[in-house]
Amino acid sequence: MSQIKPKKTSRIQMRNRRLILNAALEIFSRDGFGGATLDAIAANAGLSKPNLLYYFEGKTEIYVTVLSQLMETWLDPLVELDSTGDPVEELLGYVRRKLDMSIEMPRESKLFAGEIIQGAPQMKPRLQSDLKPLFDQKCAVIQTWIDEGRLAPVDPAHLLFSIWSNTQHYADFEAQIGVLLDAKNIQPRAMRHLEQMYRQLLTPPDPSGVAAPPD
Amino acid sequence: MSQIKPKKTSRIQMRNRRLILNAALEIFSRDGFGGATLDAIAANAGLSKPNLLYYFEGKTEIYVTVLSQLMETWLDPLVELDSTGDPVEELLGYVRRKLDMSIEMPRESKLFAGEIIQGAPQMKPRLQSDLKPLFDQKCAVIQTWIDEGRLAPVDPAHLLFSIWSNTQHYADFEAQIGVLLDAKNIQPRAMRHLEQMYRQLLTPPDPSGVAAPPD
DNA sequence: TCGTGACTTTACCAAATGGTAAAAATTTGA
DNA sequence: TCAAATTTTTACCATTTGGTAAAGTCACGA
Repeated sequence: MSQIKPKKTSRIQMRNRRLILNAALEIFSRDGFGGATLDAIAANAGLSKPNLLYYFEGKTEIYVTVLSQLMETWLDPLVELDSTGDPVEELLGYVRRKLDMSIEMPRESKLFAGEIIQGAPQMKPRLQSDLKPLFDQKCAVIQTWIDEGRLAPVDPAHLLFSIWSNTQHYADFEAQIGVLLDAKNIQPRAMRHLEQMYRQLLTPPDPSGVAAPPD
Repeated sequence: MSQIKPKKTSRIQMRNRRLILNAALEIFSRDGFGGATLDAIAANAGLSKPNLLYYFEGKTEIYVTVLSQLMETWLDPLVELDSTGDPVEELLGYVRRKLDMSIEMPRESKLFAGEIIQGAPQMKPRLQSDLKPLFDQKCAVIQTWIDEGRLAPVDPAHLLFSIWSNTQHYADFEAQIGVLLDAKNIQPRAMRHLEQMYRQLLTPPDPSGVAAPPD
């Protein structure tokens, strides 16, 4: 009965893996998968190339590992969408979390966008297994809210697409935005715009009896 | 007085340049700049690699040429935004043109997105010289409409960002959308959703005297 | 403190890739 | 029709790149 080696990961291993994955995020998001080189990643991590390959099987494994870890974080704001909360506020909260995350983690957003743009050659299985069920579930929640009259009738799927694109745009296209706007206070204005847009879109038509709050 | 040779471009030259640029669009948008190879472009164009390099100085020149030609087409829908038309309908028309273009030209959208994501290393000058003035001008038009009370008060810049991201998303993230939605009639539903969203956002609050149309 | 296993470096390599030189083939204009 | 110009092919090359073998160095538990 040969036991599977537990082989606890050493401190060095932990540190170097993290160094490598962080460097890989930097390089892959900046240069794309094809444009990135192991030498660049190694240099950025402060390790030698053969040392990288002591920890990972190859370029593709590094790339997939970064993307896989990222996926969890990336889906988190949507996971938090609470079916028991107030529909409009829940969705606006989701927009806010998504925008915050995009602006605080532009590299992650760019890496993910790059992978999808090129047809998701590595992540398609995970989109199926991780994103799809979550997406369907949350679409159902939104549809329920609509059916209950607590949310304006919108297409749930396209609403989510719209939230994704609007928020991630501030990370993915920051080079373009930088050319077009000089202001540094982009985030609050972006958030104000998104809140205005989605509040109007999502607030259900006053069903009847409820009086408008006095001015 | 040595005259500069006019040297009209031959028919062969026209044909092969077009073949190359079309192949380059295909390959660059699929694999990114770094991932694309001259061999792949040559094969896709049906030419030999040295033959490519007879028509273009190198990989970068091909890439820049494709992007530059694309830029014109890409800005066209915005150019058509007519300051003398009805504000809401003009902007909805812009959304429609942008969505049509994204869905009909996904390769162009992806190529452009990829370049911007990676910091616009080649196109930053053209963003400054071509996009920026147009952007500023159209923002001013939108602001004028708002000042005249013919458009709801929105942030013009972020409105345009929003239109760009929403429409281009259907091209750039089509791999993801393909996983999440099976329906083939994506475009009409997308357009319906965008029309609903932007019509509500942009329609100005009834200033007062104007009666609602009779039911 | 010492041996063993974990980690790192040095020295490579084969394939891929961007690019070139020059000969060969083809087109064109007089 | 034929020479000049244009276009295409063949045969290369230097560099880069992902990856490996194997010799060293280091850390840690007994």
